[in-house]
Amino acid sequence: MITPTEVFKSLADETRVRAILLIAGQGELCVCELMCALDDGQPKISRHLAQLRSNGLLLDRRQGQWVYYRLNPELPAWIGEILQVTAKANTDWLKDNAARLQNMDGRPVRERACC
Amino acid sequence: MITPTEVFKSLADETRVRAILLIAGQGELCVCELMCALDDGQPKISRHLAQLRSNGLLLDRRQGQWVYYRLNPELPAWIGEILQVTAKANTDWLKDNAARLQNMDGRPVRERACC
DNA sequence: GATAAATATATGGATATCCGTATATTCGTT
DNA sequence: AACGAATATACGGATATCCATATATTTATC
Repeated sequence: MITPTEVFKSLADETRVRAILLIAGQGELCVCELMCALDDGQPKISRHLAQLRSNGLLLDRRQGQWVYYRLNPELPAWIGEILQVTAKANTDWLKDNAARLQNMDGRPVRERACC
Repeated sequence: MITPTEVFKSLADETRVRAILLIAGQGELCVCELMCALDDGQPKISRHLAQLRSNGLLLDRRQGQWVYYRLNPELPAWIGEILQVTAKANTDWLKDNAARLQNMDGRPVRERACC
């Protein structure tokens, strides 16, 4: 059982909150997309994503050279609600990140599950 | 403007989350009630409450020898929602604290605003 | 199989956080 | 004004957190 303390510790860092809120909004993002959106270096992004994953908040999947991170669907509902509430009330705070993500070029293309 | 990062940092400690969730549930609690509910020492409780206050989440009022802490009513709504959602989904995690608070004897009596 | 791209991890150092103890402050009571 | 209760703060020390740099790993491409 993940406790409130563990959840809030996981979110208590600027890189991690912004990343997880963007991921929650987009469904899935890869490391290089987050590097662009957060305008930050690769090891830093990777390290924080690894922490969110090892804390149980995120899952990853590898597709080719890219690793995509998404919310762990087995999380208790209240955590998803918190992320939603926070994202919705802080669109302005996130708008630069969202804009950089939209404008990113060479954004990797997800494979379809099937034809 | 208080940012998500600041909010989650404020909540990223066991003493502080438990305290603020109890306060949110009860409306107002004094230091000695929280010492009892959290079963912790006075300087520790005081220090964490001071931090929540200086971060803008709590307000205090002095009444005689007691200092009561309550949620800052001017907080953006999303913060209150987060606290509510968290409290509601984690009653079990908080039940020992709530029980100790209920069973506390010599609990200070609030003055009425008027007759 | 050599190389480049995307990602992960290890390492060391700087800084922040947290705690316990001791002390200060404030208020009520005598 | 002296004293006790409730609370606040100061001070060190221990630990945790975060970062940048360097290196390892994995995959696709040639």
